[in-house]
Amino acid sequence: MARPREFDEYQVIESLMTVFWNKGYEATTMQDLVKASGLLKGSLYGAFGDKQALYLAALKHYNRTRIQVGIDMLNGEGSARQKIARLFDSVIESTKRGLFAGGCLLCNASLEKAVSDKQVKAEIKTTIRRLKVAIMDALKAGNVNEDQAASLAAFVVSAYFGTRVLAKGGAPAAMIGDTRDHCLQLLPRAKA
Amino acid sequence: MARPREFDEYQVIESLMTVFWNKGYEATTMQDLVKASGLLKGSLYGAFGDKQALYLAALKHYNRTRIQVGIDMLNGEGSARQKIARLFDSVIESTKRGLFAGGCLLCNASLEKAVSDKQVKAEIKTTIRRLKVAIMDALKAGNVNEDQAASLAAFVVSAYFGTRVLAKGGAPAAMIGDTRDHCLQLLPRAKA
DNA sequence: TATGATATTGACCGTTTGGTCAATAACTAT
DNA sequence: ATAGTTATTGACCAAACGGTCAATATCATA
Repeated sequence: MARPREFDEYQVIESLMTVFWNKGYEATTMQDLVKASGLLKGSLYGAFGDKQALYLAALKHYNRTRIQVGIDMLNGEGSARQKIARLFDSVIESTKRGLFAGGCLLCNASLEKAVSDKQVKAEIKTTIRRLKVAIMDALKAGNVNEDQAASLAAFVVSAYFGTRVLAKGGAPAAMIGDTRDHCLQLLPRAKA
Repeated sequence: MARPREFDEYQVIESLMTVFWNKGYEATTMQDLVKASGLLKGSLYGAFGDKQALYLAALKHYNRTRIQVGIDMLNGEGSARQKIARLFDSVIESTKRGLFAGGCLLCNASLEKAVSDKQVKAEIKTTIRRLKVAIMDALKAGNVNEDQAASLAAFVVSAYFGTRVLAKGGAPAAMIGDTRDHCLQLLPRAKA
């Protein structure tokens, strides 16, 4: 009944996300998004909405893919210690490989857009909670009780986000390793 | 031999800093800075340089005042435990009081400008190091040896920065308290 | 009081910004 | 084949952007 879209939505939103991830919301221009996506301005507006909507879509995509990788890791095999260790190791990895300077779009959004955009803020809060719950569940699978798991998870998320800031701030990579090691000290050594 | 400045430099740079702190680098316009400082564009350019230079000056001012408050705290009286606890409490405080949504200009700069501006990156790295050293010294004043103090300090800085991200991302305030409590668990209970 | 030097002022500039829209194209269902 | 619907296109726009500059004002010194 109508003309079909000529672009692959996943591929387009992936390219939009990459630009916002690299440059942030404000520094990104519609020109940047046009060039990266291969679509023209009119199509972007028609398909997604204005710049804010594009950003929100990009952030949601980031959470559903990149953050999800971490959550899947936490839901996967191994003890909570091992899985959380891997979480920090992935930061060290991406920093060494220079991937977006070790940046995290979720953290970037927290500092740049959480205040000015309510929908972005809601998405951030939801995702932080999802991440925290995944860590909680991993801990509870061991011998950690509900309350302990909750407060430990909050602590781990803080330390984790902190390493993303340090990484992008150019702090020595050893600081991330140190952070990981001390975090693990607080986690039960037993199975789980 | 020349016409003297009519403005108080400290006061002007304080107002510039406030704008960048609130809105970030990119979202801040020269208009914003003109309005906040009371100076005209020409004067700002004459006295400080372009927008990047204004931002760098604002960041340095932030570090020499706001961050310095934390460092003074760490160099002051009390055990390392007490002083580090106060550091986290100050985050909780400013979050409750809605002060810039609990934001930290140093963290903001790390995520927004560290990659694109070498001078900003250098200032950030120096300041992170100063903060880390202050924590190290506080620990070493106790019975903590050099190596332990170094890695513990890295860990504390990570957790601290993490709480700044969580605070601005709208996470529940309890997560900051949880983070503080678990951090303190790793610090020696003895004097220092 | 004249001179040299810097500060202040506000008009001004080219460029870029996010966003719009009428024309056209491509499809489906009748 | 035609009508109805949506996608694509690129020209277009007012506003805002960062930055400049010649004119003027204000000081210290000689």
